[in-house]
Amino acid sequence: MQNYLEQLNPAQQQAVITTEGASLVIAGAGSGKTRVLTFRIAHLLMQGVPPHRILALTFTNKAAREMKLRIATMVGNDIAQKLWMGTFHSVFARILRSEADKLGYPSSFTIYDTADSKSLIKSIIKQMKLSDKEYKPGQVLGRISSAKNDLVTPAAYARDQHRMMEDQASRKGMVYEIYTRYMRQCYKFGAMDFDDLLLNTNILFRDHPEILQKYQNWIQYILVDEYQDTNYSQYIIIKKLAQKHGNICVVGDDAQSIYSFRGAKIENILNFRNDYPDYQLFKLEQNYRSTQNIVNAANSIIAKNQKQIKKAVFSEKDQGSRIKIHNAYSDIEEGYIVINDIKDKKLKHNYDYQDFAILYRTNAQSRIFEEALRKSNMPYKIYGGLSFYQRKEIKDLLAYCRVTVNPADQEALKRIINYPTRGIGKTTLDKIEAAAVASGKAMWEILISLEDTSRLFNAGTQRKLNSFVGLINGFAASLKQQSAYDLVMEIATQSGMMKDLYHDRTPEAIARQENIQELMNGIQEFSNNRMEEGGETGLIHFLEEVSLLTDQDNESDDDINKVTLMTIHSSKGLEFKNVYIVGVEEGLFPSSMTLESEQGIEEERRLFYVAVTRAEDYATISFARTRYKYGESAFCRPSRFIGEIHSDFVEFSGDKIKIADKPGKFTPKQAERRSFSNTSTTAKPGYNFKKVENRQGGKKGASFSGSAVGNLKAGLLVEHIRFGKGRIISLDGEMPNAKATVDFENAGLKQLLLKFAKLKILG
DNA sequence: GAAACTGCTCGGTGT
DNA sequence: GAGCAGTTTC
Repeated sequence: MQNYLEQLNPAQQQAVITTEGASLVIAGAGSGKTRVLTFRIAHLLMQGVPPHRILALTFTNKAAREMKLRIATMVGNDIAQKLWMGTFHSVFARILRSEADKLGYPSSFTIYDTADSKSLIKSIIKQMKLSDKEYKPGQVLGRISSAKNDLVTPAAYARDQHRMMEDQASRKGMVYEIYTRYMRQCYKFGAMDFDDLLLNTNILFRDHPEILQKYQNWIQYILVDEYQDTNYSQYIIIKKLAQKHGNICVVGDDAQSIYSFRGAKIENILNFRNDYPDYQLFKLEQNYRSTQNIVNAANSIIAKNQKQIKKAVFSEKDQGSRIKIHNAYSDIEEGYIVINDIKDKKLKHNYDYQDFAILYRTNAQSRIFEEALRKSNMPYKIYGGLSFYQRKEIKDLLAYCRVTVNPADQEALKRIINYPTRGIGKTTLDKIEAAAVASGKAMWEILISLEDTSRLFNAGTQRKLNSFVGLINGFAASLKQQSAYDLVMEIATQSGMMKDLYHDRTPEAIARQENIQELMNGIQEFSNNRMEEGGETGLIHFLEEVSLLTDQDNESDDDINKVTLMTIHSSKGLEFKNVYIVGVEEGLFPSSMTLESEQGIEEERRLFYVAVTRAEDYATISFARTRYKYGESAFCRPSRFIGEIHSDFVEFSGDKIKIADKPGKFTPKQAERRSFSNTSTTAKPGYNFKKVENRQGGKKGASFSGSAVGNLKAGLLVEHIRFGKGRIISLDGEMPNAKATVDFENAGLKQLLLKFAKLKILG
């Protein structure tokens, strides 16, 4: 390991060996960021820094695990295991467990996932007799989450004029009250949500300076990955922890900041210099991943953004070929175009399935590709969507585990108190909940004190409740004695879940049984791993790990050599030889929700940049001209981002746009109406413009295609149209809101457009 | 108490 | 189209 520095370029070397003080490493896409981080940690270790005095924070468990593995190969497993390395959430969850008493929490506190949080908020909204039409749990949770990420407590929220006004403007003036109750309830239930893990760490450090000092002294070196994606809460934690020793190294790329929706502040990286005036800056600009063409194309995209740290990313790999743009008639056709292209490339260049990734803006887009892949018998894996741990049977069994560890966990309790059915119906539950609300206790406390409080229930119900309490208490008694595996097995059988699942043999039931089996295997694996690391193997620890896991952490062996389908967000940090960026249409990508602010569009553009830079050899972009949305087909226009790539680096696919001689037409009124009704039609699968025409009472047999003409006919608008190179035509008057840009070289088409849409030539 | 049905709404990314 | 909530039916 003597010559490890020789494996680095000069910029990387400097970033590795400059260990003291504050360092900002701006790492362009594919510039060997992980390499620098791992080497830097290894370098520290080889200089004699004890591993337990290094804290390295990442955004995904996978990143942490892989880094640890690579460090282990350099310095040995024993040392690598002792590093403090993990996600923000997992590292601080661990600290919170050991300091829980300072905050009045049990150290066995439950971590609520989004579904738990929403469900709790929903019941609070109900309690407050607010309309769940106006107060949508997801939206309320979003407001609360944003407050927490900005370290705004409920009391501060009520004083925060800006937030209060925003709430009132959206007619949600009671959010602060819901927030207050939500916090109180979580506390009562011994539960923290994801944001609480960071917020409570901040509260801990703020209210207990001696504890902050303890960790400050302890942690000599801090490294933070993906710094551009830290939120305010994380930023403050890092800042405080680094105060004592001042050895902080943050690594990131402002061009890849794509998580503002969960509170990330790109300013954290842009303003690093203000916090640490003596900082040293390292720029990693050589891209080792992609062809020159891809890097140049990506640079031309990101150049459009105002907010950024200047850098010149370059590649010394092959020139490579241009980014190909496919123009699909429909979303379904887009699926086939992509899958056929995969087949071609695989044959022609001898790629494996795992060399291909299909990246999309929204999870909902996966279905079409999934179907096309299945029909072609190609192996694939999908990330995101409904994860393993969100399946009903898994959530049920885990809910039993949660109640066993922490009976105050009310969301879990409500889930299983009558599953499998044991005659504790809605009426009974409502009574218990009312009693709990009235007395300010958790439902579990009502349950265990039933006998000596009141005669709320008849003897039969009382007996059922007692037997449920007995069941849980029985599990809890085994908590200390049994391994996680044995205990969960006992829970699954004693609770009656196994019986319920195994009594029928329908394919769905069998799938559920297999899922339970997989969970059991997971517990076994967890125990084995923890044993090797010398860590804790109890049920509490398994639950903690599970609640912070993501899809990507759950990769199994049979997932190798498959085509990957995922959102662009989850592709960050990954690379593939062939990348397909699909659904690149206005309103979808960039998402229509971001169009109002320049900030929003810049972030979408960074997302597009992330997508393109995932590709090593070939990047391919596609868009569809019609797409199903809410069960109806809607017209779409190619995204502005396609036009933003410098034309030297792209190539449009061969299919020429054709039109028929005799187009039908809409009256201006119809066109207007259609453009305002979001251009949806009721046409069924296999529709084309002709069908749409027919439904609209247009001339029979009038058919045409080509996005600009089609869009014009449909009332969907085209602001300007480029003929060949440079000449641009803009619409005059009646279609002022149009935005698409389409390239045409067809003279006949030009004539038609001029006539049909009263176009005006601009340049 | 479970299955079948109806109507309603739905904006997206994820630790 | 899909998922959810509330309702009806067996």
